[in-house]
Amino acid sequence: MDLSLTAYVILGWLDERARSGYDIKQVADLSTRHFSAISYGQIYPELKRLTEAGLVEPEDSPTGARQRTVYRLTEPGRRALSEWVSDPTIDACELRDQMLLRLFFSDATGTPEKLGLLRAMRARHQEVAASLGSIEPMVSALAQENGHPMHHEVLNFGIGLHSWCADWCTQLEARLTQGESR
Amino acid sequence: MDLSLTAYVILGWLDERARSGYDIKQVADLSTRHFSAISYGQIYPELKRLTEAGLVEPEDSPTGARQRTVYRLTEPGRRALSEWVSDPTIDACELRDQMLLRLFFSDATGTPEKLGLLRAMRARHQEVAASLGSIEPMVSALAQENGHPMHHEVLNFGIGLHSWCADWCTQLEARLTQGESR
DNA sequence: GCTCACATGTAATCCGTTACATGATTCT
DNA sequence: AGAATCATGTAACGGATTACATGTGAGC
Repeated sequence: MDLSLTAYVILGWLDERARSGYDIKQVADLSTRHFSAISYGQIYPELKRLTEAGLVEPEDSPTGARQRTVYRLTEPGRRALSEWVSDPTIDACELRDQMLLRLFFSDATGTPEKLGLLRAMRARHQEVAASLGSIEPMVSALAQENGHPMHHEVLNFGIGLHSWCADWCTQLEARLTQGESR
Repeated sequence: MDLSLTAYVILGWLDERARSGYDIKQVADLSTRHFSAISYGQIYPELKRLTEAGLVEPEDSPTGARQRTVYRLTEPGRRALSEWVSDPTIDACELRDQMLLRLFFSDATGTPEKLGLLRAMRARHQEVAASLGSIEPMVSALAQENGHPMHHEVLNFGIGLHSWCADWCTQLEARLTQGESR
């Protein structure tokens, strides 16, 4: 039984608590968007497959007459998740960033365009850091309560990473501005 | 005429000099692998499309009897590239990293597994930083020669980013080790 | 009554990798 | 002679996004 990456991500979210497909999308968009996006087009079919494989269990949980199905991990599901986490495979990582790519090739234009790009990049990284910072207190509290401290640690990783990126942009902006006036 | 991201990346590499499909793959694997991977299955069909669109021009450049076609930017190609670079659109970025994802969900296991993951992550980031560092002198020299200083700047971004990631891993390792012995 | 958030799903499409196929040249 | 590298391509597959389709409930 080999599962897709998406399958493990779903199992991971269900480890914390029973969730509907909608819930998974909400919480992922809020807290892991910056390193792992997920869409309904993957979630619902994958939940079906995981149910068939016996790794998750559906349970009806309607809100009034509004249909809602939450899923919880089964024992095999929990085992599959912890095996995936413990897997010592070293995978490459990739920072997918079209703006960084544009900056890389920006010698095809002039300094004003480079500066424009850099300022936009810096603003974006600052915004991501700020938006992650705004959920930090909540995640910190939740992480302690339900025994998932790593959610908090990795959130801080994201904040630190994007702050570092913003600083790098600031420094390069300064050097480009100096070079321009020289 | 709207081009794929891959198309622009190819135009970008051809801005520096005329290159074959093989050359593009080589240079991309060496210097932008950590933020933009590319495969032959994309390169060759895309070079064909770009030729049909008149953005690049093929030229036979055999090595003895071994066939080789290099491509160079046409004026419309250069224009398309600089328009893409100057595009003020702000795109989201995503750090695709399966190990970070595993770490995020690693509360499904114990501290030894977390530490194992962290050490592997740190080693990986250190290796990427070192491997980028080893080409830095060459890229620095090339960047000055052929007027592509941004290649060098973005390389330094990569080195700094992966060094920062390695440091973050070291710090979390220390805290987890402390917590373990407490 | 209208709009927004809740909630579930499918189909078309795109993007990208992997595997395969072929052949020449250079180095050991 | 054999292995590694240079060089070009295609086909199949899988993963992921987008657009679409449908309906409920809560608040204004």
